[in-house]
Amino acid sequence: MKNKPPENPAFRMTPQRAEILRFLDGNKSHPSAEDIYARLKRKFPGMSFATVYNTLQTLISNGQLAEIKIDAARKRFDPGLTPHHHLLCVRCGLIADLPARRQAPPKGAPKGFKILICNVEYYGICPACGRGGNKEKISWKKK
Amino acid sequence: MKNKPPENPAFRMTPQRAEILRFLDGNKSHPSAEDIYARLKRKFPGMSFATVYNTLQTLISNGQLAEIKIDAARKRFDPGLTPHHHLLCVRCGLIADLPARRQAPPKGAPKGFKILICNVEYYGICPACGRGGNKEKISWKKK
DNA sequence: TTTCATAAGTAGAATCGTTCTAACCTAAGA
DNA sequence: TCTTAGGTTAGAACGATTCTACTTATGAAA
Repeated sequence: MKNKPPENPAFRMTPQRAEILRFLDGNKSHPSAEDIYARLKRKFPGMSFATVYNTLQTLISNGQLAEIKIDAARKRFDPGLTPHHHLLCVRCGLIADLPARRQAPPKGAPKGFKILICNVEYYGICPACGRGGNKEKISWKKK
Repeated sequence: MKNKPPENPAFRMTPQRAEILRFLDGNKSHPSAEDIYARLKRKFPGMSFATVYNTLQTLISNGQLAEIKIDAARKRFDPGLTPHHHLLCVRCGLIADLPARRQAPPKGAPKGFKILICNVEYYGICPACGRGGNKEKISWKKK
């Protein structure tokens, strides 16, 4: 994601928003709203959670950010707008990006269904967990 | 899904569980916990929501049911255990099944990552919405 | 059949991520 | 400077899910 303001003229680049954009720029960790809030709080101790959600919502409507639904417990956000797939370790929760391969149009789709996006997720066991390195079953913070 | 008790000897087939299984058997509507609860309530007015969640959790651990994460607002459950993909209308929320096509192993996965499941979701506009038939932007009940 | 251990069910509280609301703040244009 | 509208904030509200304490049902053993 390029770290510059959206074309939308109503979008004001405030310090909080600039910092959110800076944090997301090139970030491959698929942060949750809380991750972003925790990070921003360091720089803006008085910051509100609502600002994070508002900004994320704005960025999504502007097409600058995607929400990924891999984690049922919380929303995660992905600034990587070049098409890519996700690889998820069911033991430790690691989420990695994969280069997208060309996806053939699906067979069996109803006539007239217009496909916009294709999402591919692979679930499996990462090398560390496979070796028994990660004792934790699920390391995603539940708190 | 076959409507019979799992092999797990600790699984007791109670009337509530039998009814949940019957409701899920062959159900392609990807019901949420609330959908299931609402339906079961007709037959068991005294039923608790916790029973629904407990049973669903048990069925998932037994590998009899899959949780699908297409809808960020609530969990949905899919008894169709034969591999298949999902097609989702971003306007009306319709979720349809697609026959799974053979998915080639992903390129770029870390060495030693053991793939277990591959999930493919197509997002788009269904024929009805494309024709402007569905005026509702999102018909998923938001309450 | 009675006893007993334990799985399952219930009501309702608790949790927690997310959204909403109302008040205030601030930048920018008139 | 005044006005306006978008942005921020604190905190309440919301809603899906989980947890807890308790009761009930089941099935095996005595």
